[in-house]
Amino acid sequence: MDVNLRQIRAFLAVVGLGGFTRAASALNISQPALTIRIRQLEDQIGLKLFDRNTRSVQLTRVGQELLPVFQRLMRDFDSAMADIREFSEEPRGTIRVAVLPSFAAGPLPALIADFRTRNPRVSFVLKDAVGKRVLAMVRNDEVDFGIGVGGVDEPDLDTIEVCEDRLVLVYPQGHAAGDLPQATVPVISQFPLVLMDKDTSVRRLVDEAFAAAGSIATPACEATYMSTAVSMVRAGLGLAILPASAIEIRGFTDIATRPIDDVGFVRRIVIIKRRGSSLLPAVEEFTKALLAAVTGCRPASGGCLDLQVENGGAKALAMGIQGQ
Amino acid sequence: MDVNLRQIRAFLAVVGLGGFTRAASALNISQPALTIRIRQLEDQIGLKLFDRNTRSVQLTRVGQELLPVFQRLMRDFDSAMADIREFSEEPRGTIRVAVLPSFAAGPLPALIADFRTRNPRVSFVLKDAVGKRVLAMVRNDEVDFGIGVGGVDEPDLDTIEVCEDRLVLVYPQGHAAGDLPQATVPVISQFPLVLMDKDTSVRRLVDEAFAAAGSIATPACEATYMSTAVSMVRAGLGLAILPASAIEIRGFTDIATRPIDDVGFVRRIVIIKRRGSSLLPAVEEFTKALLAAVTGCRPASGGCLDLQVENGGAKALAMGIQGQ
DNA sequence: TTGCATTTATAAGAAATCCATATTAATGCA
DNA sequence: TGCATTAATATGGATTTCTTATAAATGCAA
Repeated sequence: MDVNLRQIRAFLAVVGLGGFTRAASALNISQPALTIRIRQLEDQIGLKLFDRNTRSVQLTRVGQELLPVFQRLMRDFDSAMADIREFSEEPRGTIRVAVLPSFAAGPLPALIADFRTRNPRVSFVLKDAVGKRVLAMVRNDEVDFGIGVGGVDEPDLDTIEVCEDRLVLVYPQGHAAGDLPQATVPVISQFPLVLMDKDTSVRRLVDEAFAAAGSIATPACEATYMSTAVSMVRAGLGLAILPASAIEIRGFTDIATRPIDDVGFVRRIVIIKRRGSSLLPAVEEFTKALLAAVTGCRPASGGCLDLQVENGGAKALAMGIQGQ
Repeated sequence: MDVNLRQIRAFLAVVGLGGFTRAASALNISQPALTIRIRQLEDQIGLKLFDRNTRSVQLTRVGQELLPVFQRLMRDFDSAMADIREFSEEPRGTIRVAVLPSFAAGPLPALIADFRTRNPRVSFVLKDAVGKRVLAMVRNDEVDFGIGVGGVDEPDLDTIEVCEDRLVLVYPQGHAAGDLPQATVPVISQFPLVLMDKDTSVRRLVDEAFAAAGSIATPACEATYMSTAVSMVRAGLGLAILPASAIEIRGFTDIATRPIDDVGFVRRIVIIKRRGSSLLPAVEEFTKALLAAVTGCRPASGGCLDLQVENGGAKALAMGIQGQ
């Protein structure tokens, strides 16, 4: 038994309009085509649905009994299709993102809040993770995409540049580091340093930048969390090197930051996606919105995340900070 | 958006079997055909459902979200189709019948009981009605068919002979009528008669038979219900002329019956259906069963309803009587 | 009763769709 | 690097579906 939706639609049209000719024109087919469709349906189910002659078309008892069945079937089908259509037209679903803690605590909340006012049926699951964990979660399909540090070159992952995030020197207000004419690796190395844990992308970057400058980063203290590192700086244990975007260094009057005058003290923030993996439309929308929001502070325009220029992206960033 | 059931089935097959080739062979189509079907579906809904290359086929996030929707849709559809199939295979529904009171009180209950043991999902609505009311109810589609008296010749109604029902003379046990060599109209006319109401088919028949014999039926008493007529006979008010099948004349030891030896004192019981009107399969089944049950006492074999011969029909009749 | 108008059914050729075979391209694995 | 497997593509053919034209039936009106 191979009943078509078109056959069912034809049946309902004939019932609704009370005749083959009218129903056929409503369905935009010729009357003979409709006659055949109805006959096919009747043949398939082995039951006569209409008693018809040239003057009248009437449901049989069987037709009467089956009418509500077919009606419900078509209603269900059409509403399911409407749901599916909304899927592509109005983003919805759950977006799962793996994010570096600094980004998760920084600009992301404001971006999400903004996105959700425009797409209320989208929900988010944020997993903050350091360095390689972001990659792993993307690869294992635990998340739809990741926001991590650039420089990955895995064959199964695609990256999209988002922005740059400078590493800055964090020092106590009034510290000698603030008065130096230049903050370079050799100069910095002379102070005790509070560095991040070896597992973090920040530390990897610091190590690489020191190595590039012919030096080795030697920590006086190590911290896993940036807030801990900041506390150490405030306690006078040393100078920290942290992302300029890090929310943890804001809001304190007793510490200051300054850029580091060596190449390499910058990390590229990228969106990381599995190659050849289709995402929810909502995810596409969101990454688009994310990129648009940071337009003003993307590498091409020389900006980076800690810039507070006047544009949507920077505003979103500011909101994120306030929101925290 | 014109999504097919075949497309949905194809989608579910690919999901279930994890590959196009396997799914195609399960669907009894070629792999390229399946590829096209899936692409059609994706094009129709504007969403990619699988991430596929030559080595792996995996649901996209969208596919994962839509899978249960499609599953439910197919399940609903298939179960509806199974219901419809049962409609033709196992009779079900409500059969509405208009029946002469004598038939309704006589053989019908047993027939229905027997039919319902074999077709438990069929229910009955019995409307007992006299003479022309049966015709009217059939014509107005108040009932699926009627059981009435033959001789109707309406262009919009079909009749099927069921059996004959003799009219018999009902007289008190020991009454002189029992000793008559012949019970003919002239003889009967000499006794006071208890006749049925003018509206009944029995009375019409009696009037016609008397007229055919050159006489006029003159009632000493008239009754609307047969049980009343019987009571009148038992009270000695006269002789009644009633259908041999009438349940009201059975079970009494103080009355007796005998056939009337004139032509015309027989009514043909027929099934009456609207011409060109399709019935529930259950109705077709039931009328078939009805005709089969009365085979032994149909006009062709010279029998009639009051015969108690040894066959299914007669047994059903007997059951009907006991059942009352 | 006879034509008329309306409506469904049928016929046949045309259009569209769908499908199967053969082939290509891609990709993991040995 | 070659092999085996699998999905995508191309193409011609088969099937289905449709439209147009026509026939048949039926209620209605003259």
